[in-house]
Amino acid sequence: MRENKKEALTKFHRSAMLQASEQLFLLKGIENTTMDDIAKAADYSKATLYVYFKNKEEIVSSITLIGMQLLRDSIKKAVSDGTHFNQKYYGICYAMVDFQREHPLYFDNLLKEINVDLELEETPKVYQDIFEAGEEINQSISTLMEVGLKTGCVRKDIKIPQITFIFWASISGIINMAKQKEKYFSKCLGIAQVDFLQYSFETLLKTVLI
Amino acid sequence: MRENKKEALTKFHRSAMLQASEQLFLLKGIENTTMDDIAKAADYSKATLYVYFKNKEEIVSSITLIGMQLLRDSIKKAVSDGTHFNQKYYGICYAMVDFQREHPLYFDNLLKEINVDLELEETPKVYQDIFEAGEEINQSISTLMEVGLKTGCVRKDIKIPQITFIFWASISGIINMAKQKEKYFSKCLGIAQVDFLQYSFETLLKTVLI
Amino acid sequence: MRENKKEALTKFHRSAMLQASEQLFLLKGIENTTMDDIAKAADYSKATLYVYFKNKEEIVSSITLIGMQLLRDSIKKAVSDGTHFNQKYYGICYAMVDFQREHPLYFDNLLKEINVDLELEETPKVYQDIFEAGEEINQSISTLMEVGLKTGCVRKDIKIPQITFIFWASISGIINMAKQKEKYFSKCLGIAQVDFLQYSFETLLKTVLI
Amino acid sequence: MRENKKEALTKFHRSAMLQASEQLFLLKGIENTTMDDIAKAADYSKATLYVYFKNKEEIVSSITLIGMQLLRDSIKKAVSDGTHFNQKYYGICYAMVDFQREHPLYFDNLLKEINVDLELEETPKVYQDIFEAGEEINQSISTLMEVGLKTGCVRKDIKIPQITFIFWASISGIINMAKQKEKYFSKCLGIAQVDFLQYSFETLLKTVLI
DNA sequence: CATGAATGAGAATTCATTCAT
DNA sequence: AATGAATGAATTCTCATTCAT
Repeated sequence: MRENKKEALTKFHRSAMLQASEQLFLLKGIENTTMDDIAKAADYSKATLYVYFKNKEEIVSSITLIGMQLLRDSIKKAVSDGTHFNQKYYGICYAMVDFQREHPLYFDNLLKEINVDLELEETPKVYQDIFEAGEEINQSISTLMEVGLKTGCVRKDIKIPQITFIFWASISGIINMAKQKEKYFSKCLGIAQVDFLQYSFETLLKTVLI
Repeated sequence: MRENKKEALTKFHRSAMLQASEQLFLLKGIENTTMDDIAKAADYSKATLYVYFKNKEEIVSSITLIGMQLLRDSIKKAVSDGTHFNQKYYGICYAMVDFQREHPLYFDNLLKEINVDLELEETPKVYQDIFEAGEEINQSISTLMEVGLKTGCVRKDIKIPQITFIFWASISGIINMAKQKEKYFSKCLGIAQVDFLQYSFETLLKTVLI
Repeated sequence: MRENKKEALTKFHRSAMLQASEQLFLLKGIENTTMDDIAKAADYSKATLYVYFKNKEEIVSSITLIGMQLLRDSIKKAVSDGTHFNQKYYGICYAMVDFQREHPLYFDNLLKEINVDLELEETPKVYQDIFEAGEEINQSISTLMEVGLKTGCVRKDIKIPQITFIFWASISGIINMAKQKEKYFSKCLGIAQVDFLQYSFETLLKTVLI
Repeated sequence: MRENKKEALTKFHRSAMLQASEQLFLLKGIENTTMDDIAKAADYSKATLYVYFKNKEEIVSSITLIGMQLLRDSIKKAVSDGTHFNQKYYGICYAMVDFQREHPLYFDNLLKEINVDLELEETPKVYQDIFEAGEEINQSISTLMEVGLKTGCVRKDIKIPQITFIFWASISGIINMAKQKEKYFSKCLGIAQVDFLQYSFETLLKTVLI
């Protein structure tokens, strides 16, 4: 019981710190956010930050991990909840759209990659966890494709591993663009962001449908 | 004449500085490259850097601009050189692949967007130029699609502006992934990067082909 | 009785803390040893350290005191155990050599001096105790000289107080040098440390022998 | 000429910074003197300190080196200026006394030793220079002894290398003690510092005189 | 035009110490 | 008595930028 309480408190503090950090990172960028900023925003002393996190990098990677895991869970859920192939597919797409809206900064990280050698002993666990979450997302997309094959929705000749990456890359690329060019779309082209997204997802789907 | 000479000299110095900067940015990352590093590498005094560029940011954006213009030119060339729709399409794809290889750092910028309000008076010209180069790239892709329509290669119902962005987003997304996951591909999946790229470009093409 | 028990316990805890501290101080230096380090090594919480010691400085000075008292005792013993003047003298010398080997860090302190005004009210008792131990060491050396005078081993004209300090300064200086230059001796001069020490002590003795 | 001017200016600034540093180091100790303190005292900005010195350590070692070289020079001079063995000997002794008075902090360093492996490539030149200055001091003392041998002032059986170190250790030990115990001498023993020093040097000399 | 020199304003990180429980 | 938790106050070092020459 005691232990539980302590753990819960630790979790609470870490969570508060991470939330403040994410806000600031989003607002000013990671590099331009100082530990002082975070301390002030989270209403802890700077030294206390270092009680809960080894350094700034750990804060960044912790946020990334949480984001990845949230995304992983909602993608998993989309795949298992959707009844047909199409429903599962759009479920994934909009899980990613939602993720981008809620964690705009960390969506960008999906496009990047962790430049850490995961095989090294000293590599912190966070990075391995981030990698693992990414793997599970890939797995979910692969599963989707397998379902498509079984149900006869998709072309028999697709190469699942490749298609998985193509979809992952294209969907995230499209969502990224939709965000970056939102103003441009509405002003110059008279297209609503949501319509662009829906049209894009539909279009992308054609690459695998029979 | 005098003026020309002076201008040419200015261009020469700026160019030398930018070249050194790009090298370093690529090697150590933008944030970790100091003005001192650049000055030393370019063999000018640090203060002289400030004669030719307002600040570090202008160096970064100038490099980005140059990259964008190079990419624009090679994409334009690909579209005008290719004889058929397909050839033009793959010409664009591999122009981007080459660009990613030669300017790895600035390829990333394609995925990002300039967070600057282009309508403001004070917005430096560079940003407007970058924007314009981007527009011209879009224009080239749109032109490609129009050619496809005219030659009957592509579906009549495609929405050109949207398709333009979808291709831009997907192709760059795929190239980015191919780079990030190169090791992963060869080690875990036994796929060569080039094969993945070719397969991806082919697959993507299906979205518009009849 | 109760009181005794409590006192003994206090002594036990302080002793454990000091032992851990000395280890660490020796290993990493005083400045580089944190209270955290000590707490961990001694297996107490950091806050508990402050129950038994006012601050880090008190830990340092307590260790110094203990060292001084150990040295004092072994010097006293050497003087009373030795049967002749010479034996007493070498007894002192090697007591100091041993002390340097067992408490290398605190040997250095002998060379320094406490920069504290012992007459001030607030001066902690430790410093007075350290001073006192030093006095007793001086006393032992003076006693040695008096024995030398009585037994006719040493020149009649020596000034005991001065000689006391000269011996104290020279012996500790020589031991210090033997430590610092150990490598140098063996490598460059082909002299073993022990031989250097013995030769030095013999030489020094000539200053007072008839 | 230009070069000379620049070099001279650099020397001037470095010198000013070192002087301020030495003052502060003496007053508050090295560890307790911050770069901020030095900057303020020397009336430069903290950043400027880092223009002239790589880091704090370089400041410390530069001061040490200068001190060692000063001492080396005055010892050398004493040996060559003195006409007889005795005069040379006392010349050395009082060169060291003066040094202790003028550079009290760095006198302490004589007792310490540089814990740096001089054979390593990366070892900064300063440390090698410090070592070298020390060697030259040893050389001067050895020379003194050789003179003593030649002129028949000292015992034929002395081992010069050992005696060199014994004198170095004892003289510095005695001067150190004279400093530390100055008050004690005058108050408790009624001995003036100068008299103690003179008596000590005389006494020490007996170890080698015939 | 070119630059050597100087610096203001941080930035991350550390640590001895306090205090409520 | 013992301690987990929190932090104020430093500390070293960095770097983009300015300016007199």
